[in-house]
Amino acid sequence: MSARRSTDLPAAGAARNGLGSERLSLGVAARLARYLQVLIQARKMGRETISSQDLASWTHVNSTQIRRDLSGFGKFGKRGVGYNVDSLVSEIRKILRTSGQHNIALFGAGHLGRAIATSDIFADHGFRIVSIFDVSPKLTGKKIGGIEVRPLDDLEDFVSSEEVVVGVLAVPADAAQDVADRLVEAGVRVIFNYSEQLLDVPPEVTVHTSSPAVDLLYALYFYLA
Amino acid sequence: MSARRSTDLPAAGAARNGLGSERLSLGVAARLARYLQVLIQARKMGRETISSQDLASWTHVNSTQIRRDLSGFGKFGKRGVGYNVDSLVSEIRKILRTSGQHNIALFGAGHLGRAIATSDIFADHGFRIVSIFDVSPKLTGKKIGGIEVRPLDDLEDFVSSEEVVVGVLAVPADAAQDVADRLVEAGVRVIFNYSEQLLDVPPEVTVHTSSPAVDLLYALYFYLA
DNA sequence: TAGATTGTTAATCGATTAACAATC
DNA sequence: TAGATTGTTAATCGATTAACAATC
Repeated sequence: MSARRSTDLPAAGAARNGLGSERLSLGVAARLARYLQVLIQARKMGRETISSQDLASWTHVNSTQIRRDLSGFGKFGKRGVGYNVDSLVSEIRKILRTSGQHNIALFGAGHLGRAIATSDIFADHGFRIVSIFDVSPKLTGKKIGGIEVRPLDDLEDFVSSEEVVVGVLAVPADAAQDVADRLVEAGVRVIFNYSEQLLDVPPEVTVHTSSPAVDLLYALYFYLA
Repeated sequence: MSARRSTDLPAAGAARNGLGSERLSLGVAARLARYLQVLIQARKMGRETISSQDLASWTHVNSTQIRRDLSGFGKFGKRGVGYNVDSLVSEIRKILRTSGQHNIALFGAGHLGRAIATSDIFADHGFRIVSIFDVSPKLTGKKIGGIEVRPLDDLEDFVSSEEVVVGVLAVPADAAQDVADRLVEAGVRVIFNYSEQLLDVPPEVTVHTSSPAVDLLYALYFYLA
């Protein structure tokens, strides 16, 4: 799945994972995002440094692997002390290229949409919800969590004028494919799907389907087994 | 992380993954849960059979790996045809030991709690939400999605009398640790955390922290890179 | 039959981990 | 200094995949 270069890097000496050199593997990218989540919470709790052992206990990733993942990009830690929380946050953001702001459009102003709009979980990670779209004319012009609700018809104009890179679907399953089609048509390439609907999209579009029940099945297996 | 037996199975002949023989690896369990999600949706859409290639395109898991994952437990497919959707659903449920009903207690009746209570995403996978707990006395006795709201004080009695195996936290971050402590004390061993709070629990308790923004960071990397 | 798709092998590649010297 | 923790090596283990015979 990961496209590898045909010319291998020298076996020794050169950084294996220097920024810009190669695309991160799926596993590394997922783990870095996970570390970031913990670091941001740790910072909120007033922690200034954190050891790979601490990170391991929160993320359930082996501490050696954490050090290995990080050391591929630089020497971020201090021996005998650990990692500075603030600087590690910004280093990982650089690696994941999510230092900047990214604009999100949210679809659906039901309970789930409202929960997302009023949470700061996206804001904490540099995502800005720039608009909520809903089919109900009653909601048009209202604000939810400080964000204006617009009619679905404004989708195309809004996406291009506001540089929306991600569409988040919190609509009923039977409306999801239609919104997805319009987002793809409008040029959005990353869709976050909170509905159960399996979305049919062209290969260049990334769909992430959120599946709490699936995660739960999986967690429960290790409890029952 | 996975505990391996010291006595290895014979190299050839015997089923490598027979039911009850060994615990599934983390990866296999996660993928099986993923296949199940797609199969259940496919069934809703009226599909009767599905090929490993179809499953691959929905799950982004290599089709060879899907066949390999499944064939470790039996010969579920028909060459030239594919897998029967219905029977594959029940086979995977058997493997994941989630054929039965499992009782869930939901905490928090805000927007997120209501979204969860009124969705059928948990019900589709054999989870039954038996109660919603909320601090607000105004909500006590009301019903949301057909489920009764109870005061937090009823937690301990309810969890033991109703055999609750999973606690789902849709409460504000500053209330999450307290609810988690009480759940652990009451004997619940699987906690699903929708708050941002990092939960401190004993090692025998499994916490799954849902992190939409983290998943998004990760999806976005592959778009930006 | 001809086409499709499974089940399985064999080879490769990457992830994981224990261990420890370096050093804060 | 003594204790702690990083960065890195070297070895192992498991995941992944291409390929294809079996067979529906």
